[in-house]
Amino acid sequence: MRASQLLMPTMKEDPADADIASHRLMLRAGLIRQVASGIYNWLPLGVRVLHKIEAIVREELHASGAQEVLMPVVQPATLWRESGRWDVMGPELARLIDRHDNEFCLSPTQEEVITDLVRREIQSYRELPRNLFQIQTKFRDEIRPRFGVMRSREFIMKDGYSFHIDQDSMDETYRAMYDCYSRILERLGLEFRAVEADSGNIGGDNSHEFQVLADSGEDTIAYSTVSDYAANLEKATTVFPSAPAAPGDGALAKVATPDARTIAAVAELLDVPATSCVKTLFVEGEDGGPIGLILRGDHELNELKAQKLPGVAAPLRFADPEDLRGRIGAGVGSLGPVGLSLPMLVDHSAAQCTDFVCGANEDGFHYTGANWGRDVALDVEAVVDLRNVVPGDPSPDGQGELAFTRGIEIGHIFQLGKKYSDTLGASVLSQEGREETLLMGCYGIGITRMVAAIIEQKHDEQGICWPEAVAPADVHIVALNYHKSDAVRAAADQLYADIHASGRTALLDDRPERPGVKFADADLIGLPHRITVGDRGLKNNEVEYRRRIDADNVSVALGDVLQSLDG
RNA sequence: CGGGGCGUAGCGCAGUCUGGUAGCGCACCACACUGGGGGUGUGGUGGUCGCAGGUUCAAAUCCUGCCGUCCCGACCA
Repeated sequence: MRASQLLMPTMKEDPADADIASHRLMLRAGLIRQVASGIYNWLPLGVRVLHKIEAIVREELHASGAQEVLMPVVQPATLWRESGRWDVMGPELARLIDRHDNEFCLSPTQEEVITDLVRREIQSYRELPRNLFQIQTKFRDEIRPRFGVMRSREFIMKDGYSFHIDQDSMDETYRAMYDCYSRILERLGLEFRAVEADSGNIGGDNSHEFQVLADSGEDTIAYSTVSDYAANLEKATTVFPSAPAAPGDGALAKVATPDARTIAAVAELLDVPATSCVKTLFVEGEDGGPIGLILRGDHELNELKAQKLPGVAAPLRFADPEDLRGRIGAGVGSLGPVGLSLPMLVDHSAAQCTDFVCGANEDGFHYTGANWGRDVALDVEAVVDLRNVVPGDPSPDGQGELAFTRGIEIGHIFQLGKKYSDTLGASVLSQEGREETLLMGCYGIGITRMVAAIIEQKHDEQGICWPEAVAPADVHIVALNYHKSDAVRAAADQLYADIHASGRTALLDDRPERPGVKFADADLIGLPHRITVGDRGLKNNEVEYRRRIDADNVSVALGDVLQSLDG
């Protein structure tokens, strides 16, 4: 690539709309340009990165026994109606109508189409398992696209689907995909964790996310400092005490707490730690009435855990404060379990509290010295896991403590069970001649998001620092005064040819720009190797070499510089 | 969808409160100088001020409506 010929519109200034490093650098380095909210053009340098990532993904998937297919972006509503998702998906599913008034959607994912394909083409257990994937454009009309291509509406995803006659086969492929994803991320040179995850609304049980570690990540990951336990915060658990604590010997007393409606305010007023307080939240129950969720004062409700509990409405909705006042006679901020006649669920940690502080169900009053059993009846079955874990909680496998880090979800693998094969009727004849519904797995990698995730992890003040595996080219030849100096032009052109002959790719900056501009762009674009060719060095038959991640140039004889690339 | 910004040249912004010739820096074009970390000078190109209505002698500026876009919360690769 010659910079003079390349559509490579670098920017000196930060675009006003880009907040996170990857978005900013992708715009500045000329990788992408925005077309509409969450919709982007990919320019030549960006496309080269995409292709490199795709090549690695393909290679590893093929090596793991998956086969590539290509399915349509535009899909008929009939299939989506059959699975039931036409009505479930809501406005995130972009819909359109053809000239014959038939309804279609832009595919956000492909379970329907792949299951349809398999139910038509696979009739026998002998043809199983099958593991099929594609790399293709998806469209999800996100409520709020953000962070450039990190959360865009149109994006490229590698999505794979596997089909099995039994759970053993499912487990085997799931494991193979787990290992495959790990290898892909290792080859990309990324720091990552595979974490236990909630399977969201796609359904199914067993599920792992592959999280690229980055402070700007949208997800919080809890991991054991000792073992390899790691889970998304929304899923992470800890070790639970086996039984509620024995009551303390404090006396139950009602105290005035005017204007103290938050745990922090109550704790300060009464001069007790938040860990000695209990907070009571009310959400809508399955029967329409409110249900109390009781947590230790310093803990956060985990909404995902809560909405999966029996008796709690999903999705989680907080109860109407006015309705609560009507039922209890007090407002939010003064509510508590003592004397409460509504159903409640108590978090394990809250159940361990003794002589605790809680709302008195009377505006402006709290109880102190409250105890489970003595002051509030506590059914063992009502003690559940309701909260987000916190750093320092014991790891649920009993090894070490939990610590937190942030991550970007770059891949997700699920076991879907029979959710789609059932509704769409994908089955085969088993060895015994019985009709068996297929088990299904699904596996995704966000290809376009991967580009952003890599940059989040690999950049500095000056620009991107591409890992070799995905860099848009290997070597940046900064040819100083190329347009004027015959010596520079000859040496740079020769170097360019030699690099390509050796199997690497180079970007030759042959533009009639000043040195400062070229150096700044080289840092910004971030190719792993840089060779500076200038008259000054050429006098001694030398050029300068610098790795992008190193601080300083070293002078190298022109004839030896190619060997530096291997070092 | 709720809350908060922003929309003036390719990019970054001023001008809007207080209506009166549409500006600055960078980029771009030409020429000259310069030539190892975004250089200097001279001269230029480029804008229906997001769109539509309204008020006014006069609207980037005031009013109404709409659109776009970004950020914060619920969804997800």
